[in-house]
Amino acid sequence: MTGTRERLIAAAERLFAERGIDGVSLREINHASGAKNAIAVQYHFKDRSGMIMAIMAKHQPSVESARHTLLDRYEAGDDRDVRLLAAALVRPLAAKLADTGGGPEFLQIRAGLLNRPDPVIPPEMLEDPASSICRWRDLVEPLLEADAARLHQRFTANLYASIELARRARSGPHTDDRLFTSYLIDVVTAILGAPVSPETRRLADERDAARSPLSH
Amino acid sequence: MTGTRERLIAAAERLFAERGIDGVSLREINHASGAKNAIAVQYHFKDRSGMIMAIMAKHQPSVESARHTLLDRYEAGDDRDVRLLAAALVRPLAAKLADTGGGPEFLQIRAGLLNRPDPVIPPEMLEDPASSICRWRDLVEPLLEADAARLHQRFTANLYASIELARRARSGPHTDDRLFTSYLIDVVTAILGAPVSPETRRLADERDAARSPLSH
DNA sequence: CGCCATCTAATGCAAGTGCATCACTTGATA
DNA sequence: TATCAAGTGATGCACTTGCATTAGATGGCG
Repeated sequence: MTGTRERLIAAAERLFAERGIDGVSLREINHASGAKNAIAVQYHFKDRSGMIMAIMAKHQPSVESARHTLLDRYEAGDDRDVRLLAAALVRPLAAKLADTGGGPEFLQIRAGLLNRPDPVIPPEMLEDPASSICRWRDLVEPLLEADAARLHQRFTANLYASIELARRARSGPHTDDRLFTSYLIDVVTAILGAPVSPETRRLADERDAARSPLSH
Repeated sequence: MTGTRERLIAAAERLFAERGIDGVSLREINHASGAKNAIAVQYHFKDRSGMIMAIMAKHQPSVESARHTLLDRYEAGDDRDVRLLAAALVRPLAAKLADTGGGPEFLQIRAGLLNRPDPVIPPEMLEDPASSICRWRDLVEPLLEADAARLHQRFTANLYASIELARRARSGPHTDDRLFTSYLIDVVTAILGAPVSPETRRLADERDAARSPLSH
């Protein structure tokens, strides 16, 4: 029957999370899935990239819908607290920690994808303009200080959260992830609200002055 | 002459930074180094792991000495500002951004090593107890709030800084990295001093209560 | 000069890789 | 029942990988 596809995905999840995306051959995935065939992966997913995209497509929808729900709630309310947005970034991913259907593996694979030099899968899958993360950015931006130098790097909060969650997932299943998640949200909140030091302010002013030479 | 070893390291730096540690074969490194030999890498560095360790050994000393100098200065002074320690973490690495002798490549490779599932090189190379980063930890710890839940994750400031620097290095050489560096120090400072939210505090108390059942 | 350690070069090989091809089974549908 | 698309199985091939082997070059030193 067509349970092979699911078993292939499950095997790929486990192996990719265990040894990294490049550390597993397609043959191994076939073998681990139980199918003694050597080409089932190619038949169902064409190649390694397709395999990865299938894994992402399996897990992304729940993350997306959960985050959109949180952002809906944020927009409906009056409170413009940064921590609410940090939670909207973290919680949908943190929910995967307890997802026995390959959630922790998904987090590890995702982190591996985010900071690799060459994009294995099309970046629009992670940076879809209609995705919740872009909506998140638009909501975060007005809460930040109006300092151009900052916006550039603040959005790495996403990358940071992803890596932390992958580390958590890698350290085995835990009975309770709530404390970890809550503190991760604290840290993300701190990143988003990091105050600009006098030294940074001065350097930013110097740069701005150098860019517009009419004021000297 | 024995310039081959240096050219091999230079080629490996560039290729590893460009395509990742697993994305380059040893043959490619040989070829890119100019040597048409197919085994120069194995002769000089034994295998891929030795190649990577040689790259790290080339760059780590300057980072170590610079950080120790900053920590010496910190201990000699009276000011116990967290930002001084954040600077001691970041600045020695940030100096590599402008190091044309493979500094940016080193940063990218280092970040790639830090969050991969399987440790390619012995972890004691990154976690040497006599290293500056362990000394840094000991100095940071007394400045943090006495909340057990935090210490565990605060030290990911190192990971965060590494990732940010790798991204900066990847985005090409810049004329001036001072503003970037200063703001990165701001963010690391914010991470170290991230306030514990009421929710986190409550969850930590619940956990502590569950661990010591004598108080119910 | 002659010796020898160091280094470079060339060839080859076993194992592993992605991928193609072809044959077989299955189950739904006309 | 006959047909046919979807899926599974098995074998082989061209290629790359790391690594071994062997031979040749280089240069310091007695």
